Amino acid sequence: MDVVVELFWKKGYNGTSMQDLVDATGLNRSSFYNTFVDKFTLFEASLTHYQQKQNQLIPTVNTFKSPKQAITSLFKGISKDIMNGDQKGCLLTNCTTELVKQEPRIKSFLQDNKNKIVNSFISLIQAAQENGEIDPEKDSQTLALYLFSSLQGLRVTSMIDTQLEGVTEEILRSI
Amino acid sequence: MDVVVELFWKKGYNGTSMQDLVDATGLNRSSFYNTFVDKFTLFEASLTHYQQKQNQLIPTVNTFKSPKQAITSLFKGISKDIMNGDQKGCLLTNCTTELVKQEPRIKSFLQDNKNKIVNSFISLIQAAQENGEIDPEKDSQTLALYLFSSLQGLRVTSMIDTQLEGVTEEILRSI
DNA sequence: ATTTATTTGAAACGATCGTTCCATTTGTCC
DNA sequence: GGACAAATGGAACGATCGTTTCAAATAAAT
Repeated sequence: MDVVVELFWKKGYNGTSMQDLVDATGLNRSSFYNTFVDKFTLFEASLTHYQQKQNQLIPTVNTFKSPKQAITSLFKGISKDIMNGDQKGCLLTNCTTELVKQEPRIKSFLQDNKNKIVNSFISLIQAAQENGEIDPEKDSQTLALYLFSSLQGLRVTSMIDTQLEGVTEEILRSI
Repeated sequence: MDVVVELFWKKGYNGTSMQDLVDATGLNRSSFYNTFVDKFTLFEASLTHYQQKQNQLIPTVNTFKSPKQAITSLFKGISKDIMNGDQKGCLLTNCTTELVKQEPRIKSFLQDNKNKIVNSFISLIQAAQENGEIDPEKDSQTLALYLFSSLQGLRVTSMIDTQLEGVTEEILRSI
């Protein structure tokens, strides 16, 4: 399954052929369809698989003593990954731009994913506001969506520029 | 040419078939290849066409009396377009995620485009720093790349969420 | 008006797309 | 060991992919 995700990640949905998938997995075509139904179903499964792995990285309120530091660590980690040569972007970001306009099911999935992440951020921000790490005057909802949008921006920009530490710091200056 | 751009914009490179292009333009296949060489060449031409139109929207130092307001206006304009239902994202952003890893020529084009935009921002920021609109202590280069990255983020996020006025204001708070 | 270029229509190219079929092999239970 | 279900290999499906070909139609030049 990981190798399938890798493939969609690198080549996109339309750019990945059934032959690619068969070759990469080593499975036979018959077994493949027996297991994964069809290409689109497999792709949705890949998105879910990726989402679960990715969302483990997003800190919850209890992970760190400092909720603000939790957010900071997340962004610094991504920034470091980018600097170290991770230029694949984000599978979900990539397929946002590729399929959102064509596939309502994908759009729903991505909106749901966005809400999940934004809600995580909101919890962290509110916790940070309660213990004085973040200005309580700020609207946590807006700030959370801002962080989400900034994350998308980082992910896309990282594919053509790996020097984003300064940008990351600038983003974190908002909280 | 505009209808071709529209098509690539909506469906991506791999998602757009030659049949789509022939149908949309009304041209015959022969005339098509006579005019545009092949699909990839046409796509590169589309990117250039789009880039030229888009970069006209980016204000230069002389456009506004206030360089800071020039940047503000650009972002507010995009924010308003998004609110009014523009959910196609940016053709260049979309093809960044689709083709950058596969096509070196596209990667070069996009890096060049990034540099152009960042340089425009640098000029505006430096002008704004000289007349006291923006804190002269800030690194104009970093700030410019931050604005570029934020633009990408807005463009991607707009495809699944149209309520981005608050986010835009948050971005502009950095300058 | 006749010759020369250029542009068009439509069919067809080989390759590949995602998917299905079926004969064969493998594994499982009585 | 024999009956039955499951998984596998590989050919083949129709459809579509990007591209080419070529004769007919049109335009330009002499």
